[in-house]
Amino acid sequence: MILTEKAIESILRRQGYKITRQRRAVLNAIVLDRDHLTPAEVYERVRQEEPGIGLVTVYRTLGMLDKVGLICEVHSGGNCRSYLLRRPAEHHHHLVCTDCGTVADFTDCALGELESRVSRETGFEIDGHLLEFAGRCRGCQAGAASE
Amino acid sequence: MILTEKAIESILRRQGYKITRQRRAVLNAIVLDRDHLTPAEVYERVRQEEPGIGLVTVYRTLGMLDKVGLICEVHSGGNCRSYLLRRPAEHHHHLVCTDCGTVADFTDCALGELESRVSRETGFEIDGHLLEFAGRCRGCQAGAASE
DNA sequence: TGCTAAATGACAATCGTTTTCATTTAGCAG
DNA sequence: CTGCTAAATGAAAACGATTGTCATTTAGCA
Repeated sequence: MILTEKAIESILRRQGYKITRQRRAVLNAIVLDRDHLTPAEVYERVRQEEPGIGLVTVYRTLGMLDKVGLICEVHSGGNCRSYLLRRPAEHHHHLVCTDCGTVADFTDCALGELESRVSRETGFEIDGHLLEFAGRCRGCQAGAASE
Repeated sequence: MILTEKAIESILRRQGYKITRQRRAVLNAIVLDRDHLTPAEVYERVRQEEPGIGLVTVYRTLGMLDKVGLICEVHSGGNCRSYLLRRPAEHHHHLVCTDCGTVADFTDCALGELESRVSRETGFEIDGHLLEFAGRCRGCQAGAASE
């Protein structure tokens, strides 16, 4: 289920957040983009629609959207973080291309059994997990083959 | 299989790296510690043994050890990265306590089947994965219960 | 014991992110 | 529609983590 901007705005309103031009622009950038975007990339795109916006506002908005659960962070290794519209309502996972950074999603991770086993073995009370596959997308495989 | 410092040093030597007092100290800190350590934490500990060492050297040494594959990064979310001695020879995964930051390991992740399925569905050529469970360790569960 | 390439340390630069604070504005009441 | 108020914004600076530069030191070999 993909949320429309309208739906997202009503969610925010219900949580007591105000809808500003800047927030609309950030949302718009993330909704339109299929990839994950770093805060700097979001800033770049948003500036075309909303030239006066500050990078600070982008950070604040991303943080807010993450807190509300409408977008989520992707850890692409190293130190940079990116954000992605949270498409499936529940949790999902990522497949990051190590060449071009493309991110694909998948939902069904079938980790329940593993989770309970690990929990039993370690005594941890597990309440979440982060699973990311790394590899090369179709496009980059083709590109590498033709070199 | 836990590597001794001797074994590690010979691995480095074989790869053409020189063994310096500073590198020994960094290695020592990581081998002695069961937890994951941020670069700053490594620096703190190493300074006791090797007061003159620069933070820069710590970064460089950690980067080098990571490249060689003797230690590995843990992404504890947010923006900080930590390093951990790579204990099992092959890959392994982490269980990070969201309260105190304790990290436990587990090796058997049984992701092979999932990996091939996801690869088939997305066309990605998968060559690695990052799996981290988040939760609360036994100690922190007890601490929270007694409050 | 000397030589040389590699490693180090001090410093500055850089990058990403957060804080501060005065100004603006969304959303509501009247 | 107009005014009010708390929330949101933007600019600048602070901040922390990481990386680059370069002169000096040192491990490991001849």
